[in-house]
Amino acid sequence: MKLVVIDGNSIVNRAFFGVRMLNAPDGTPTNAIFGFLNILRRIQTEEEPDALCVTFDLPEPTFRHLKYDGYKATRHKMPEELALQMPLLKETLDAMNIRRYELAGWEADDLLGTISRKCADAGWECVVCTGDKDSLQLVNDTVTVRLVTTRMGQTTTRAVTPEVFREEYGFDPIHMIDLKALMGDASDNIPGVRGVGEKTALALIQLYHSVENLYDSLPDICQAPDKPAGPGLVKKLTEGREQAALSKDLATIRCEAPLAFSPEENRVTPVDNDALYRIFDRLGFVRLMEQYRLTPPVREETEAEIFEMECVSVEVTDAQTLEAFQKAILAHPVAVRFAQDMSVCCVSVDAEGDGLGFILQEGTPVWRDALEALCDERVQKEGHEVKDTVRRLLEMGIESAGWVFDAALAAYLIDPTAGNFELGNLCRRWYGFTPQDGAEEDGQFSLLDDGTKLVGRLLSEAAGVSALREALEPKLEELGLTRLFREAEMPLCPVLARMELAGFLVDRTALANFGQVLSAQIETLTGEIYKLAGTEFNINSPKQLGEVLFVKLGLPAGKKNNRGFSTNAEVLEKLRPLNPVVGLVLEYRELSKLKSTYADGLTKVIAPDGRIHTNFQMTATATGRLSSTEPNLQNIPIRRELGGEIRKMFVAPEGRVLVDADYSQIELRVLAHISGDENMRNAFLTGEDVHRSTAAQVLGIPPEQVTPEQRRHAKAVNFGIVYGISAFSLSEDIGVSVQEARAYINTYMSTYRGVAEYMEQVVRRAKETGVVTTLYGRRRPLPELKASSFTVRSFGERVARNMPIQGTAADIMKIAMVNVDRALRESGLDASLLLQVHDELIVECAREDAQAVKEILVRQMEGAAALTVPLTVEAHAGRNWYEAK
DNA sequence: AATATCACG
DNA sequence: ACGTACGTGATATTT
Repeated sequence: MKLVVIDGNSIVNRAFFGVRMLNAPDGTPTNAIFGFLNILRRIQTEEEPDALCVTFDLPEPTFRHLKYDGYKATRHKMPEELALQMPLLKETLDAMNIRRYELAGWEADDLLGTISRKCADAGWECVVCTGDKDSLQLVNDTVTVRLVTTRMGQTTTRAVTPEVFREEYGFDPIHMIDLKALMGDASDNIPGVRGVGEKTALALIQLYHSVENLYDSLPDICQAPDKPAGPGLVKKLTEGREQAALSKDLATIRCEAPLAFSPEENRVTPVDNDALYRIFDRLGFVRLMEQYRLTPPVREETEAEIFEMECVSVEVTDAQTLEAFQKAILAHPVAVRFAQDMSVCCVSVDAEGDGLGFILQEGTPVWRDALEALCDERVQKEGHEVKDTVRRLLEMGIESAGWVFDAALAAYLIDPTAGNFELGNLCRRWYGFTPQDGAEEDGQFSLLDDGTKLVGRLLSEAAGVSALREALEPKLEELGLTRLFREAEMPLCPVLARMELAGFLVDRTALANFGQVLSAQIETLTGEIYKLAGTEFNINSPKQLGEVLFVKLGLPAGKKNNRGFSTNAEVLEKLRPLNPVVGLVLEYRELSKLKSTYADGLTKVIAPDGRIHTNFQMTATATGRLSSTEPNLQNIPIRRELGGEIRKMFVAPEGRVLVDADYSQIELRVLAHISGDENMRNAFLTGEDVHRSTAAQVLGIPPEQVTPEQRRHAKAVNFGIVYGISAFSLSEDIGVSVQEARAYINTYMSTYRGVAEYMEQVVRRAKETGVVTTLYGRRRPLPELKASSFTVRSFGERVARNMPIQGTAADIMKIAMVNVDRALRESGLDASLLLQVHDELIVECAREDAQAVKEILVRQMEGAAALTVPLTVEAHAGRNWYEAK
């Protein structure tokens, strides 16, 4: 029989420092609990114990901190974010039916010792799981210690048996206490013998095993043939004799704590499904729920609702049912769910109390009519990921309007950092039930055919969507997000759906040719690099490249990363003058990036219509920006000459042109507005070049005297301000000393007092409220500001300075897009939006309409927000994206 | 699955 | 003394 006892404090500490910052939906830190559970699972699979328990230290009584009570006095106080997690962890263990042991006046170590002793007495094997080497003294024939280490997020465990210990230390485990008696331990305030360190102590214990034996042999040490140290040692040992005895006593784990314990009562039993589910739900541990195969606690009310829903659902198959359907959906809001392939649609009508469901099936005579009726603007529709539904309807040739609620968007506005907005998760989080997915559950589903299963799920999901509206709309209102939701996010859905459907035409042949040219050049470069390096290797592998550059060629390694040498462009650029191969590698990198990501990558996603249809993600960023995937059209090259070639392959069809409109300096203008800084506002009001004006103001010289370098520095500072500047990074960026950078920032902040004050205020307010917000009320929770780690907290402060700026710009762009789309449609011009790249919109239109489209873009974009500085937009037309920009 | 790198605003 | 800019996504390599 085997019992595993876990050193709770030790493991939770490792987990806390080893796992990155994680938060429950309510902001409670959870990383230590998460890490602890992962280690626990690992131990369980590795050891397969018959019994399991955990020990904890009780919070230390205050006298422990008194100066003259040496023991543990120097131990650090537990960080607040960890302390917050302790009661939750204990609750979790209770729900898992794992016993906890804590005893006033006894260290966890002593409890571990006592438990291991009692196991031995009962004839059980015992495994002590800890990250603390102190416990190694407990190792014997029936007790092993499993040492847990977390390095770079990776947890490794190592079982230490007497053999392993002897192999490593050269003496028996019990003499660990003798070792500590000599060398001491600062973290436990064990003094040890003055002047004896780890090396000496190890050598002595290997020779003499115990402190007692060592002192008995002291007279002989000088004569010993291979004495471990010089003559001074005997003196040190003699003087430290009392300290050694005291230290040995302090280092000894007590195995006789008065603890009621028997291994039997800790036998592993199944977890308490409902209790554990509720805790995991609160902590946001969705994947752990699956791993522990937890099921939602049964809620009778919900079951009843779903049952009722299925009972009163009507299949819309003929004229009569269609009429009933039309009447119902015009009278009440409806929640809409489509099957993946759009062949079935379930509609849940929210008719005050009486749930009513309709099922529309492809193939029935009224299918199209029913859909058309549903998509009418007057029917108030609720959905989940509405943009995708609208796009798929458009693909079927059906225009839909009247979408008033999107559960994913609502949840995103409430907490954009939540990360997961899947319907099932939202239902669980906000409503406490999971829509039936019918696909699992002990064989019961086999009674139903696939179609019934699907319809059941869709109906259940629709009920979930409408429940989510009830839960989320009041929350949006409470947080001041209703306008943003109704006037930006919801109306944006059909706009983005049309943009995705439209797609961007690419010149397939030109792209293929470009790929060929790149291939040839890459091949040539590869050969030259091999020749200069004197060896063939994979240039794409940073590991191999580092080996070649820094070992074989002996170039000075600049920075290091986790694995070894950094070979990024910044490092290589500095090495360029030292060896011609470096320049070739840089060129190789540039070309292979262009080829793999753009030439080849884009070719793969050209649709049969010759166009690229990106996906806009509406719930991906923490600031409110959109993102673009499969492919990402928001990072098409432009900054370097060769990269620009790619943009030339994004074209308009024959007879049509692209119009590109971009906001000039929108983020700095937003900053000028939000901070109200007079100096900065004036720069924009007089229409000067901002970076030049910044340089002039900060340096106190006339704008016309600003040199290009001074302007470049000012530009970097302006960017830095928006990002939450630090002197170090600025100095890196513009290549001056940290002192010079700091001086520049100081002058900047005294020139732009309003900006400085705003930056202080925004961080202060964020610390009070725990969130930052944009001009339009979009929010981002910032639990990082409460972190004890300097790095994490500093990150939070930079985010607090940046998010309102980047987020307000994103809000303005979203409003602009809705207005541009409406204006274009109302104009009757043959023009449509194709792409948004954060501060830039691209429209495709008939060549003769270019001027009119430009005017619409400029007018709507500039008019999207009324700031105290002008918003200016530049628009150009061209046959391809490169020309239009 | 994680890391390094690099493309964009 | 700390460790360094904000927001993204794709690719290739390595674990």
